[in-house]
Amino acid sequence: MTEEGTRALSRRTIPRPDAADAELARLARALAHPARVRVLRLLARRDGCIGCDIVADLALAQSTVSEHLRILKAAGLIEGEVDGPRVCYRLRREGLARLKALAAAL
Amino acid sequence: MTEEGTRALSRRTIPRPDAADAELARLARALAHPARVRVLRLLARRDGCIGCDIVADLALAQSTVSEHLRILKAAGLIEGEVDGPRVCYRLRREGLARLKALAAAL
DNA sequence: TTCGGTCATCGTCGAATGGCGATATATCTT
DNA sequence: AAGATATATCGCCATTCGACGATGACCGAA
Repeated sequence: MTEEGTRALSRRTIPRPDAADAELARLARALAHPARVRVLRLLARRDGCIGCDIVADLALAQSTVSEHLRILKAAGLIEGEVDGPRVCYRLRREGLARLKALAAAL
Repeated sequence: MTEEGTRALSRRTIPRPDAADAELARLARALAHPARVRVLRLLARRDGCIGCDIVADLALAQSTVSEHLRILKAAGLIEGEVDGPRVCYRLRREGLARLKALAAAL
């Protein structure tokens, strides 16, 4: 990837402007679907939620929900802990905080 | 705003949850491209900016930039005032505030 | 009026998104 | 072992996105 890890001072406060733009755009893209926003809200209420319960909440096919969860996970907004045959999804507060910080800095 | 006290959140501050999800998703979608984030930042620095200057800043074709501006305008995040043969684009603080509020409420 | 500059729109293209059912994989239960 | 449950992945399809050049529309200046 990038060589940007060497400067500890520019850790996550102010990278290059282009990098911040790309990061905010990437996080915003993860939010850019009502189903995914709803998942985040759901996980915010009951912290920790099994996948099949999310499928039940959204009125979408299981495969579709799985794809939305994959996108949220790839964006670092949620995480999934395997628990037997199921997966317990939780919010990643850091990722969400990062998103809020970038949005608030606009 | 309302004077209903801190508990009366289910009345007017939150419309329907689905509506808020859709609204946040719609605004996030407008942010979901680095060029559009960059435009917002540009307009935040120098409030009021001619279209051709935005074209010069982004390294994109004029038609592409125009499309990005159209998306931002449709989302209510910017506005354009016609000034002779050019258009002066500005941030819409209300729209931006709405986005920040919805994101912060996550 | 004609010219130059600014911006929006149109048509087109390739790539990505969002949806689904079907299938594969993994785990628990019996 | 067999069945049930939960999740991820695959293939497919329709739609949208992002980019561009070309064209059209508009205004101010020459």
